[in-house]
Amino acid sequence: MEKCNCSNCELKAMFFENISKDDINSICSRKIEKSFDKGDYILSQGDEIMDFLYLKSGLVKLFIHNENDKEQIIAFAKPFDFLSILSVFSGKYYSYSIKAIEKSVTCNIKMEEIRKLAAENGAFSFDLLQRMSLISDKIILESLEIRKRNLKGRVAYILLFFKNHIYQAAEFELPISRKEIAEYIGMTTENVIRALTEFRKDNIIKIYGKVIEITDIKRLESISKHG
Amino acid sequence: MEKCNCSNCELKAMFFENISKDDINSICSRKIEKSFDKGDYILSQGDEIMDFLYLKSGLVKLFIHNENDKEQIIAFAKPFDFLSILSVFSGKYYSYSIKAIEKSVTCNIKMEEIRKLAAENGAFSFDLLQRMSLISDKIILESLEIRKRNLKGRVAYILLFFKNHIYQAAEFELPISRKEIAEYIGMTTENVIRALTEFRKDNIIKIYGKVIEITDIKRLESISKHG
DNA sequence: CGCGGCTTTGATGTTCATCAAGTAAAGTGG
DNA sequence: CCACTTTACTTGATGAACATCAAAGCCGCG
Repeated sequence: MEKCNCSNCELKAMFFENISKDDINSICSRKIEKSFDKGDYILSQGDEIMDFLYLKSGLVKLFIHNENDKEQIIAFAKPFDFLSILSVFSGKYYSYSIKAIEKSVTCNIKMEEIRKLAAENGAFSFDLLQRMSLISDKIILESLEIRKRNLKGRVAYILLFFKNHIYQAAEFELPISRKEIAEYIGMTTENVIRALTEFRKDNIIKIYGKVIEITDIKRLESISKHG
Repeated sequence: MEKCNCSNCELKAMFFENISKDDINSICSRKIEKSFDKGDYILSQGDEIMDFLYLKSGLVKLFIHNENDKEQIIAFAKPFDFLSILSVFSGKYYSYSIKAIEKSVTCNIKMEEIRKLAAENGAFSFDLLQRMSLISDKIILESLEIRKRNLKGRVAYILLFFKNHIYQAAEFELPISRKEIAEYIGMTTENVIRALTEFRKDNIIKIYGKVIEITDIKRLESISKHG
């Protein structure tokens, strides 16, 4: 836990436009950075909402715990995504958990500061509203996208998701386990593996442990679209 | 299409707290009400976002169209729920459609007015943020709830949803078709019917056409929880 | 080294979608 | 208001998709 050097902090450049230099400096001087290792909990379902968090670097998963010890992954977040989403401004406790799936750094700002700034500054508040809505929008539409696909379509979809939105490369090291893919797309681990194996046998992807190379993008896209 | 008499409009009482009398009156004097019959489109996916809408009376469904002519229902909205959700403040076109499933009246406010008010009034803007987030929150968590259940659990869940959140009564006329239930819970119409039939045979519900009477709430709740 | 979790494959059974066909209900035009 | 068309509802039969159970190899970690 350490204060960040904000002189080149991206918050300044891209967080919001409608905020004064003074306010930015005030926030920057009081915000705190925290580092997390792969697998660390960043926050737990039920935790009191104290800070507003965004991800400075790394990759994390947002998920909820179920009765029977199973987890449902809501979304993945990448650098500069907000981690405080859903009803963080109206609720008292987090309704979901966050875990780092790669070494990550979060930027923590006292919720009270955001709240105060928002109350004083309509434009800032409206920016916040827009960004928060966009995030929920993405999560909802994405879950509908996944839901309308069958097993192979879902696995194809998530591979393309990592290719296009996280790594921008046809070859990448899958940051999550097969089990986590399953928890995200709502299928079992075994069947995720079976789908991957089939893609491999059909020469659509190559698998080297965690590393996936998509060799036939067109066909993978077709499977994602039409099952 | 008509101006509403706002003297007793609920907008005044419950819309937001942090808004001045002048502003409320200004909005009220310019807002427009529209009436829709059962089955009418209130707006269509792709429509330009011009107004901010909330539901004054009736019941509607929010849904998206898919390639193959199928619909996925995102949520139902009841009186005083916002109909303009997701990225209505940042996007230019609606990403979903809304249809009245009962005779409904919407209240339409120029988006520009909301935007202006929000920019000027941080507290109002923050209220808006809170309410918008709460809605998305509900949609996301509800979809996770549904997703973790099997067919019978899902049907039980939606029956209890109508009982608890829409009608507050164990007997009610289902406002939606079996097909729409299917589109909401992500199963086929036939299987929704089979689940209902089975509930009827097990003396958990009674069915009189569209009218459902839940006679064994405990058992229905148990099915909703444990499949 | 050994333990626990992740991965993989296979066998089996359940759940669910699809297809088909018929009845009921609701809307439509003469 | 009736014939007509369409849409909703229902049931059954069948097969595909997927979950579950089991077992074994692999890998990382203390």
